[in-house]
Amino acid sequence: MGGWASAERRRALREQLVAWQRQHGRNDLPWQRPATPYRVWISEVMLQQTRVETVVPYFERFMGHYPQVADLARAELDDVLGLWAGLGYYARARNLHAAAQRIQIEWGGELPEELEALQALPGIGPSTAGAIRSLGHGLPAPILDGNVKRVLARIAGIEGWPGRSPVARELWALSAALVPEEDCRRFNQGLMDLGALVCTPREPACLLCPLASICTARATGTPEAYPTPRPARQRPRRPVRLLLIEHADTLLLERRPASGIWGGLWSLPECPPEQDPLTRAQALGAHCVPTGELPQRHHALTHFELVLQPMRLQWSAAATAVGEPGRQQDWFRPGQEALPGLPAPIRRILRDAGYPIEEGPRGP
DNA sequence: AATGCGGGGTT
DNA sequence: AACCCAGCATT
Repeated sequence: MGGWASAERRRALREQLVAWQRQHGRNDLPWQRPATPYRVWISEVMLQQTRVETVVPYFERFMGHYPQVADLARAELDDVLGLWAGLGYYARARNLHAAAQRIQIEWGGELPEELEALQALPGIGPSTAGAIRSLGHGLPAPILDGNVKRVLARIAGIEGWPGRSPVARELWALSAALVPEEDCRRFNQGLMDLGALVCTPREPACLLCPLASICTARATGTPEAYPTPRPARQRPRRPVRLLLIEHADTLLLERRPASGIWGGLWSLPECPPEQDPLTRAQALGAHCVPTGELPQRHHALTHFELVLQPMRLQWSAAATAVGEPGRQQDWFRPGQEALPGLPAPIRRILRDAGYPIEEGPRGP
């Protein structure tokens, strides 16, 4: 950390950042009024790898349903997943639900203050634990999300991709060394706000930065070179055939396995590459005839790209083999009843097929 | 220590 | 098309 071990420099940085946050930071986000540990927790989990603007409407709707830990703890998992549908990373919703039940039982409905206790809960890692303790409880704790990684890497000139352990350790050490005993809530909020508003990935606004005079990356003339980007990765394409089976005004949906992509959500039945779609439909309980084409949809994930190939089929007669063991499937009426929580790309395919599916979070 | 996991916005 | 985002769990 070099010169950052100096107490003088740390103190100057804290004071300038806290003053900047008070004047220019974000102080009106939904989870900041009021900033209770519960609300901070829910927002932090929603914000994992997800942008603020995307989260805001989901957070408001979620709080309307589950204003307290106890409400979430006694909710049905399916309802929680339904409110999460469209946000992605659905394991987050399952972890949230399980953690709420543990908080209710083990902590009397109050989130613990200690980092170790917070991290013992499912879905809470080092950064979310630090955020709950500092932003929620107002106690000192370091955080290290994407914004903070960028800000600290630039200030201290830390080289290397933060996904590598030695680099991450150095960033955590710096974040911890900077944490003030007092005003930690505003200080951490300032780190995040600076990354979001000034110290942006490209074209950082160094002229507006309260830390420009002490910033290592700024002195190099190319601050945007920090942090080192992740190594280029190849992203293979994976074709996935989906069956849109219709019968009168009903549509066949299937629940996904709890683990894996779209875990626990409902979706269109998938047809394995080696299987004939009509044979697959028959195994699901429906003799079918093809009834038309639907456009392909590309769905990019971190490490591969799905090429979704929906096939539209019409139920013609009941098959002898009805259903499959270990799988849950059912007919739904898209126009007349609320559909279960569906992944965003599946909702898009249903829109392509002419069903009245809206974008974004659905109404309460 | 490295990899899998959604979805959207920006450039 | 590539990159990034208020990361965590699993191996």
